[in-house]
Amino acid sequence: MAAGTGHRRGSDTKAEIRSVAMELFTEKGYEATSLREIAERLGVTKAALYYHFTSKEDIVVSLFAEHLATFDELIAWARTQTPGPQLLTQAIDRMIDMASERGSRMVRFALANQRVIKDLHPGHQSVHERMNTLFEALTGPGASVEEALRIRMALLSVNFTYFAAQGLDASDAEVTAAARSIAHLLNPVTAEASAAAAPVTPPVAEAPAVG
Amino acid sequence: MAAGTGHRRGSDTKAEIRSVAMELFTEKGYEATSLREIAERLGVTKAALYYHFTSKEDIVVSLFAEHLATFDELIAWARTQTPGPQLLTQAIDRMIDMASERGSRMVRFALANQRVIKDLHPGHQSVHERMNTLFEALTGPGASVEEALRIRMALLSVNFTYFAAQGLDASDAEVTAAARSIAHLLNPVTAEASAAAAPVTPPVAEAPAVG
Amino acid sequence: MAAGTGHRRGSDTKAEIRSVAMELFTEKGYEATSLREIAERLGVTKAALYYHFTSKEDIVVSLFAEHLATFDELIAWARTQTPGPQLLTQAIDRMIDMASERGSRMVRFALANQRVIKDLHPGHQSVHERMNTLFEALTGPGASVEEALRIRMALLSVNFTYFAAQGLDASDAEVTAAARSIAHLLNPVTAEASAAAAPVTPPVAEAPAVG
Amino acid sequence: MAAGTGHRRGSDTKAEIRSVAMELFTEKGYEATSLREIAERLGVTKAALYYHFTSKEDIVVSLFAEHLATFDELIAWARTQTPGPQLLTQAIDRMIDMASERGSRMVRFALANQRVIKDLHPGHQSVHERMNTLFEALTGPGASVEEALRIRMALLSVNFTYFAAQGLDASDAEVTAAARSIAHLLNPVTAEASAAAAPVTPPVAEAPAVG
DNA sequence: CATGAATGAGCTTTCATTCAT
DNA sequence: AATGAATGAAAGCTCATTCAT
Repeated sequence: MAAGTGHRRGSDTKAEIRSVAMELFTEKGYEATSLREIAERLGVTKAALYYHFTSKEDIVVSLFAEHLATFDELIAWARTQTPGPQLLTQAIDRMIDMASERGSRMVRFALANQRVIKDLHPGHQSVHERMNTLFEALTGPGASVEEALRIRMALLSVNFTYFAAQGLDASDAEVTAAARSIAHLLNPVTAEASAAAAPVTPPVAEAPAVG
Repeated sequence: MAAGTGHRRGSDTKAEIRSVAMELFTEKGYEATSLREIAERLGVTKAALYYHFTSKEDIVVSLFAEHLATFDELIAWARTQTPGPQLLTQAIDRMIDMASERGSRMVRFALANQRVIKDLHPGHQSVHERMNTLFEALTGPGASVEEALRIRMALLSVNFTYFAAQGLDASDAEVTAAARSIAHLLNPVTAEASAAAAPVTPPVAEAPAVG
Repeated sequence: MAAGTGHRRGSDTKAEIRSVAMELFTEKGYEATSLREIAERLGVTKAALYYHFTSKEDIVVSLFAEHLATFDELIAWARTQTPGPQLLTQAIDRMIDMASERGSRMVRFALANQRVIKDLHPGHQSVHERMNTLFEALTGPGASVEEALRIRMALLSVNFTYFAAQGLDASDAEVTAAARSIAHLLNPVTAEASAAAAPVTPPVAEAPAVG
Repeated sequence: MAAGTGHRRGSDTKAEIRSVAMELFTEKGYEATSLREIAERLGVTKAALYYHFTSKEDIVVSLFAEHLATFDELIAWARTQTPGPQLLTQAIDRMIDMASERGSRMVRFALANQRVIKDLHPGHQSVHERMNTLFEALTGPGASVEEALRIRMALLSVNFTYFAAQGLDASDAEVTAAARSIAHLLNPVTAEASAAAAPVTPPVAEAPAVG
């Protein structure tokens, strides 16, 4: 029969929730993070979270949505292009750009929460289905298993490189740069050309002809 | 009342628990798998699990232990070797061999449970610490960030390639083979040599002499 | 900015709340109906409900009040009458009339929410106390348990008949008519007289003389 | 990391849970009774309830099941009989017998929890469907609405009479007896015969001829 | 070698209610 | 006349863990 005090904080609680959730989900994982923890860190009650989000899952969906939008654009763009060697190279670069623009936050988040993300179906399509759509748009029909895997690895290289960089003293920029050069090493198209020349530095410059 | 074990399950309940846990931890993750589930699948009570393991964590430790042993051997071996280009190449091959021998089970398990594994400290050293030990043994002191990352990516390529292969119709052998060729592509040492030659097919055969 | 109410809903939000609450309380019961639901159906916030009512209970009190008023009139009237056979017969008819005038809405509502209603004490007297007051006014002091129960059943027959009619394809008018005839069958006074005559069809018409 | 004491109470906790739940569900209703309350009354934790029942609903199902079994027998029996005037009379008596055997507990319970009971579908059929099955077995195809309702009311008379008896100082036996006589008054078959005779006293004895 | 019975802590979620604006 | 933002309490439920038998 008694109840709370209502309204208090002036600014943007919803944004703060997202921010704290992002941090905790990345640090400890979605499943291991409780709503109590998020609320406590914010000096708010659990019920307040439910004013802004309909469920715990809703928070994670909301966090992932912005990333997904950019990703969906990439897919849409890829579909409009005519398949060919250049497309793949461009797609890889776009993928890395996506990550470097938003900084490493989202990559780390996605890495730490694959499982939940795998279960989400925002916009009637799972992330895996989208991924496969992209792969298919880039991979010709007659690709070998190895070729297909190299393309996949190239596209996912940012994620993996960030994972591998754990414990290494390197800036986000350095990691992203390494991811880019790795991606192009894996790219079956550029690999042959650039291989003989500059294996370590990113093949940003013109590809020198091979003897 | 007659002679015999007096219990219905033949012998190796402990092994069965490990087997079921392996399956479920890989499928749904450690945190999302409850002891109830494991027990139910085995037709045993939860309490029975506590006869064989002291805690839930104990199960995961036990599962990871065998993998860790092989890995520790790899580290020990690497430390005895004199650093140099060949060491790295051999280490990569050993790493892939480890995975292909045990089959993909352990790789998938480790992939699905990085977080718990990260928190384990079996033998007074975390997996990450061991990983870094290995990296340091293989990477010379003056290595650039990019070089370091390529080495790490090369060593972890089996894991990542299995991840990337999700949704692709490929056998374990095919994935492992692709991982091997990817690893060697990333290897700063072999990359220069093999690049001009056989970028796609695995360099299993003898290394062609370099001009 | 122009003249007018300045708000979108014409006027009688309070009435709309009552109407929606009536519907939901009847359909799902008081306890199982949340204020959120009521508010949502109305396109209003929960807080708005508190502008018009002081509590959830206040809503149910308000809904039941109109029914109670009519009922209190019946009690008051009964008390002014001299006890006797005719009084009971008239009281039963008034009881049924009450229901048929307001339609079945209130009967169904009361049926679905006995428990809350039992806990209400509007006007310093619970519904049960009022009921007993009425029963006492109608039942002579020397009545047997069975006689008392038949009178009670007769007075409550509308409610019970509506309950029993669930799943039967019958109009409100038909149910009310059946309730009336059942009530009079149970009435110890009229029973003897009408019994020999028209047991099934309602004794709406004049009672044909017996023998 | 700390945990409970395990095993303590020697006897039949499950039965005690059922007993306490029966009491509370009847007194305050299913929805208004919390598992915490049940547990507290028993000096047990909520989790203990979940050892014995899979859910709150499971408790109510379990409580209602015994009643339902008897009821299903009645339906099964009714279906084997050839329809006719006697069948109805016998069915009514069986219905009342059911209640008087088990005492009033179940009747009061059912009365207080219609809503939950309505939502249960034990054995792939709701209580309402069963009720209708019985009604159809007893009511001829050409029955009028009023006739149908009188039969229904007759069969449900125990329930309703117990409800009506609230606040009246009467023993279970007296209430049951009254319910029986009321049921037979409503029975279209016996009504005609007994009407002329003994409307108030139960028609168990022979009907004395009227002057 | 294993079960039966239980615990305590915690989880996600919902509810009625409040109050400054 | 009504909303936006929040609260405190409680609900149903699950989990890892314990221990006498």
